[in-house]
Amino acid sequence: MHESLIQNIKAHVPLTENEVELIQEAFKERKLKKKEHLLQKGDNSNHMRFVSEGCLKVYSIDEDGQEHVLQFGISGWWINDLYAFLTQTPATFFIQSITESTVLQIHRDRLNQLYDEVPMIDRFFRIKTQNGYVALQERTIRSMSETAEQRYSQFISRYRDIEQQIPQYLIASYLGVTPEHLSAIRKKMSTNNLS
Amino acid sequence: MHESLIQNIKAHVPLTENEVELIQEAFKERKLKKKEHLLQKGDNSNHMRFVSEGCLKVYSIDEDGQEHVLQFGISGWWINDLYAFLTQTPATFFIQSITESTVLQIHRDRLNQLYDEVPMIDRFFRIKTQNGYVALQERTIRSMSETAEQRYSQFISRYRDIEQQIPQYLIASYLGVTPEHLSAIRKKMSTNNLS
DNA sequence: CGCGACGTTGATTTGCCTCAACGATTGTGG
DNA sequence: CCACAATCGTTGAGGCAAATCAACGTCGCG
Repeated sequence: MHESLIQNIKAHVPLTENEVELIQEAFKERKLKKKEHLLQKGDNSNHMRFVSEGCLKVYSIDEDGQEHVLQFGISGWWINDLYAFLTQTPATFFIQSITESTVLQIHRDRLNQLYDEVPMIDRFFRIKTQNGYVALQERTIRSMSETAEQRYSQFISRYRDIEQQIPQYLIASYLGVTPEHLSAIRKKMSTNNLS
Repeated sequence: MHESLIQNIKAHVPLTENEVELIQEAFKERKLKKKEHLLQKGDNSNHMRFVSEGCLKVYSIDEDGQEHVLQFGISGWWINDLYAFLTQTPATFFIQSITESTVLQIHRDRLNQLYDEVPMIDRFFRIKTQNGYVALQERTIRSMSETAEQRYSQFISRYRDIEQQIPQYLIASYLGVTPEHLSAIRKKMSTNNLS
């Protein structure tokens, strides 16, 4: 039970049998149908969430009604509106499943207890957040220094597994371009490659 | 001694007298002249760094030789090439002082000891990194959904203290526009405001 | 079968860049 | 203490990458 979650944690910090037990009890499973919302803007985000199966997106809607994908989450990833979770303020992001999905989640109060019961959990989330932070820094630098075509190439080579599961217009949104423009990029790349 | 550092940590986690002692001994002071490099691309980054006084920038140089400012650091901020530090790989970023500065730094080995001696330090860096991650997420969303003018307005209202200390072309770089374009934005904003 | 979701194409517009030139200010060596 | 060179900000002309808008093709599904 919750095997992938335990593996995910053990990949970074050691756990005793007893701690594994505690962790497994603390996380609850939630199943989502396709296109079901896990969090809406304005909601309180009271859980840390681990994607066990399927694929979800974290996105926001700007003043003009435009959707912007901040992050995808596939199995083995953690997803949340972290700011809303940490500060207990209403969410600014939406979280929605793209395919049928299973999420394991732990309530904030339970997590705060767990930080004291299992100190390695502090360390685990420090490491996870550091890794996430670093990945986001890289994305930031790329968005400043590379063209959309370069970023798309990089995306498909790094996230081949994600690319299969999700529609192209969501990748466009994640990359910060319009679906039309991504289509043009793909056309250009394919004609270049068969030369 | 290292008063601002201790204050910075105590703002997030409790510390005993003894722990304060340990932390103060673990951090070493380093003074920098204006435009002095603290880290160069290719160096190993072996320290976590806290800005005690002054102002620095973290930046990268792309293939075309263009500089991109990833982050500023003023007193009370932590700065690093976190990826290089965590993975012990050569740095991809440069860290350079903009003004005369004082930095407090702790070596990785000493920090790893400290994580075990003072478990609250794990928690402290978890919280700090979570906050940094959240701030970077917000910047990401803004870069996708707002115009350069909106981002500049937001920057000066949030970082008024930084804006004073650093040249305009570095703010332009941070915002992802050319100095010329930022100049045009400022002109437009000033004519609009005196209407 | 028909409809909605998704991808593509092309015409036009726009936000920002590039390049080149020109003040203004600062600081530095003779 | 002045002269000159850097450094920094501004201005304007021309160009390009990507957005917008509108139309159309295709596929899967109720």
